Amino acid sequence: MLPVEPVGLSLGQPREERADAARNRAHLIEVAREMVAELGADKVTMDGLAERAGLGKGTVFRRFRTRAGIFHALFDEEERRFQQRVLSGPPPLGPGAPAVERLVAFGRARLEFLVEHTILARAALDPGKPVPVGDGPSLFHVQMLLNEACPEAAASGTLALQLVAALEGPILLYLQSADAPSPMVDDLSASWQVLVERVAAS
Amino acid sequence: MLPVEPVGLSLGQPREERADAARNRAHLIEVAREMVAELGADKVTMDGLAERAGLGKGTVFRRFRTRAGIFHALFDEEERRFQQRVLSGPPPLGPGAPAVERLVAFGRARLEFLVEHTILARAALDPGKPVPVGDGPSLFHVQMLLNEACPEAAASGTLALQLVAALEGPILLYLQSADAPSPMVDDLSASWQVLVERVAAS
DNA sequence: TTAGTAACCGGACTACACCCCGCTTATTGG
DNA sequence: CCAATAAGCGGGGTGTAGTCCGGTTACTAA
Repeated sequence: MLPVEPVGLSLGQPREERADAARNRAHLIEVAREMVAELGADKVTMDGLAERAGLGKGTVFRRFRTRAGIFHALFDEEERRFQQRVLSGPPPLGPGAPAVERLVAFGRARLEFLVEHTILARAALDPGKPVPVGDGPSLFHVQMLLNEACPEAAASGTLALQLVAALEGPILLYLQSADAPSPMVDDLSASWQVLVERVAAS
Repeated sequence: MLPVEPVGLSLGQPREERADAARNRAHLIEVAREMVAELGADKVTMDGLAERAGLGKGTVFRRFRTRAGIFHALFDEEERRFQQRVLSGPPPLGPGAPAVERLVAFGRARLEFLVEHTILARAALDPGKPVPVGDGPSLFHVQMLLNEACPEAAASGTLALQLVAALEGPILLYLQSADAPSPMVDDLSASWQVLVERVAAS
């Protein structure tokens, strides 16, 4: 006999995460963060994490799918915090300033954010997969502001993608984590401003 | 007793590659190319390559350092061919056209090139390493043309880096290999043109 | 309260990247 | 042609990502 679809509280599609599973997820993320801080990201292994968390290896894989998934989860937490500043912080990063100014501010903030979390961001890169960062909030946000600043050029969506790549690419794949000192970020920030302002110039 | 430095023909620093080593390299690259074409890049393993080439595993690692190194070597051959077109092909891709036109042409050509070789390019990505592609020829070339088109903005070098990222990033990490149909390349090409022409506009 | 079920947990198992070190061979100077 | 030497070679060894499946446990409905 087919299981009767519960009529009461079917939120979303899946069943909703079980209580112990949620507890384990939180615990794993906490332990993972400790291990990254303590040993460095490249010394964090699935086995090690499982053991230190007092759980089985299978559990770790169920939660994060892949090794990169761990760092993706950690990075996501930071990303969410960043999002918050963008969506409801003070202008010009938050709403309330002209689009171009917001884009410039977003660029600088994003660069500083990425430099601060380079280790996590790069460790979250899953070779062979589409994109760990930038797919969600960043791209959406840039696209929105671009629509406002120069609707014609932004129409296809590729321009926004390229601008996000211009912003994140240098940190994510063209530079060593080590050689991203402040002056480099300042330079990147400055040329981002040039880029945005000239693109938006009618 | 210290070995006497041979005075005769010390070219470069190292001894010069031994004949058998060179032969093996060529053979390995050939076999690797076959295997990629036949099985797909993700099915190519170090052991498998060694066995099929009739060589020891250690040899393969000596030649390519890492798994990504194999694909890097394969990609490099294509890259060199591309380089040739840029350096000595007909304008506007080759020399003989104004800088901005060359940049636009370079963008389209580079995009088509990357789409054609996405599999190799992405497989050559070595997680944790600075940059597999774009470090050499592309960056240098864009920097050069940018110096010509707008010296002030190009001075710091970061703008060129960001433009290269804008060009290669979407293919290399923001898009699935599959979802890069012709229209997407056309769109990317078009927004690249917008990007370059507006940045270069005084 | 209780039976049923789906999700969860654990740890043994596989496959593969990469290391290591003793053996082999190309090269060169006599 | 021969000895000496440094580079190249091979394949067994290790650690880790990811899979599988039998046993367990939290939820649901009656």
